[in-house]
Amino acid sequence: MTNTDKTMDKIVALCKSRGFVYPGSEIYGGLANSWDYGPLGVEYKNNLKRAWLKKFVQECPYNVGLDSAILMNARVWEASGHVVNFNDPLIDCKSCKMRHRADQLLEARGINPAGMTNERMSELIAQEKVPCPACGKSDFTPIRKFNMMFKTHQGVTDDSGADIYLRPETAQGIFVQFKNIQRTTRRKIPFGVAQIGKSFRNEITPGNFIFRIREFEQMELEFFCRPGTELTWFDYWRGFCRDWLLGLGMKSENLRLRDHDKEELSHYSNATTDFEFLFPFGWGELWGVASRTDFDLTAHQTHSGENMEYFDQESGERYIPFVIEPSLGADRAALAFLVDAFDEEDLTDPETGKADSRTVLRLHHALAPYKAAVLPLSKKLADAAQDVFKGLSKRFMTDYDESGSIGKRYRRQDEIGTPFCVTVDFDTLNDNAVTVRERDSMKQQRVPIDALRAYFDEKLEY
RNA sequence: GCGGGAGUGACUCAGUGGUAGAGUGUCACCUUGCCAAGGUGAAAGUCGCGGGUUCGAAUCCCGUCUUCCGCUCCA
Repeated sequence: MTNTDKTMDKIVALCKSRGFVYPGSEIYGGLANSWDYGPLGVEYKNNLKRAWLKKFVQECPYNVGLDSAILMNARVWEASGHVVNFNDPLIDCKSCKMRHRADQLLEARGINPAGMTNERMSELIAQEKVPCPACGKSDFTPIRKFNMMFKTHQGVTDDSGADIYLRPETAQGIFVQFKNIQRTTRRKIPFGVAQIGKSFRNEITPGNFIFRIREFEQMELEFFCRPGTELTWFDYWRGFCRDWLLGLGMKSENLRLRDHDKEELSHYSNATTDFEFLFPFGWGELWGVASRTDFDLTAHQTHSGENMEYFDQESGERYIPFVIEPSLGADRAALAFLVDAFDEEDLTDPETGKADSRTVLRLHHALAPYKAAVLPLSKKLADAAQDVFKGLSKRFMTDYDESGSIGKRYRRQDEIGTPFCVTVDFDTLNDNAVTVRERDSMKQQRVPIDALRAYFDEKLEY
C-alpha cells in the first residue's frame, strides 16, 4: 500500500476514534485547524520527541538541550527580522475575488518591491495596471498588512505594559542564550543546541490535518561552527537527519531531499535542503536544513550591543560562529510516521473467499504508544493477566484488555500500533509462560514470564 | 477574507410538513478460547444555533455560527 493510496480521511478518522488526535474545542463547534493530542497521541508524540532528543542530544557528543520561553522581549523579533519580514502584503482582486500578494505581483512585472511601503506598492500596481493573474483585470483592494506573528499583551491592564509576541520559531531562543550556554557548558565550537517547543504562526492557509497548524511544535537544532566549515557540517547534519528518519522506519521511497536553488534561498541562507515526505495529499516539507551563516548572531549583536563573538583559545581566532539549522516540525513528523505506518491489510481467505481485512499501524516500537498489551484468553484468567500487566507496566506503557474475542482484541491493538500482545492462557497457570504475538508478522512465541524482561529489553531496544 | 460544499447518537448515513431511525462502535450478561463481525439486553440525539411561516418544522424561509475543499505559505 503506497502513501498516495491512503486517504487523509481514514487517517483522521482513526486518530479520532482511537484517541490519537481530536478536533480542538469540539463541543463548542471546534476551532479551525486546532487539534488536541489524545491519550494515545500524547504517548506517540512524546515518544517521537524522546527519540529525537536521544539521537540529537543524548547520543550526540556535540549537542546540548534548552527549553526557552515562548514569550520573549519584543526586540528579539525586531532583530531577527520577523517584525518586518514576517509580513505579507495581501491584496484582493475586486473582480474575481482572488487573493494575491502585492510584492509577488510586482515581481512578476519585473519590479523589485524590496523596501517599498504598502502605499507605494499599491500606487505602482495601479500605475502599471498590473493584471490579476487569475482573471486579467486590474482592479484591486488596498493592501492589507498581515503579520504572521500572534500578538498579545503583557501587563495588568490593556493600556499598560507592552505588546509582546508569541514566538514564531524556537530558534531565536537559542541564539539569545548562545553565550550563556557556551560559557556554562564550556563547549568549544563546533557544538549545537537542541530545543523542542511550541511556536505560533498566524497562517492564512492552515490545513491538511496537523500538517499546517497555527500552534505547532518544533524540534530545532542550531549548530554553531567555524566560518568556512559550514558546508561540511551542512552535509553532516543532512545525513544525520536522514539516518534518523530511516532509523525510525520511514520508507526511503517516501522521502526525498530537495536543494534550494539560488533564487529560492532565504536572505540569510547560503544553502538549504528541504526534506520532503510523500503525504496522501502530495509531497510536503518535513524538515528544513539550512545553513544560516552568521546572520542571526550578528543581528543580535547589532541590536543588543552584546558581543556574540566566540574566542578560540587554541588558534587565537575571534569570530561570530556560522549556524547550521535542521528544523523539524514535530506535528508534521508525527503525521508522516503515522501515514507511513498506516496499512490496510487484506486477509480475505483465498479458499473460502471470506472477506476480511485489518487496519495496522506499523509504527516503529520506539514510537508506538503502547509497547505491549496483556490479554487474558478468558476472563477467568484476569488475575494471572493482571500480574503480568503489573510487571510490564513498570517498564513501559502497557495496555490491558479482556473484553471481546481474542481476535478482536488483537485487531484493536493492531489498529493503534502496539507491537506486542502478551496472551495469558490456561497453560500459563501450569507452565508460568505466556504467548507473545508480534503485530507485523502475527507470529507467536511462548515466553516464560521470568524471561519477559530480557525478552522486551532486546525487542524494544532503540 | 473571497468562492464552493456540508452540519441528524462516538462514527457512516436514512428520514422532504404529522410521535426521531438503521448499521458500526461502546457497555453488561451468556457463548467462544489464539486472530474481527454468535445470542440477549442497555446507554446514547434540545436534528449546529437564533428567529420566522404553520394547528404542527429535522423537513419550508431568513439570519448566524462552525466545519470541509480551493487561493497566499513553507516546520
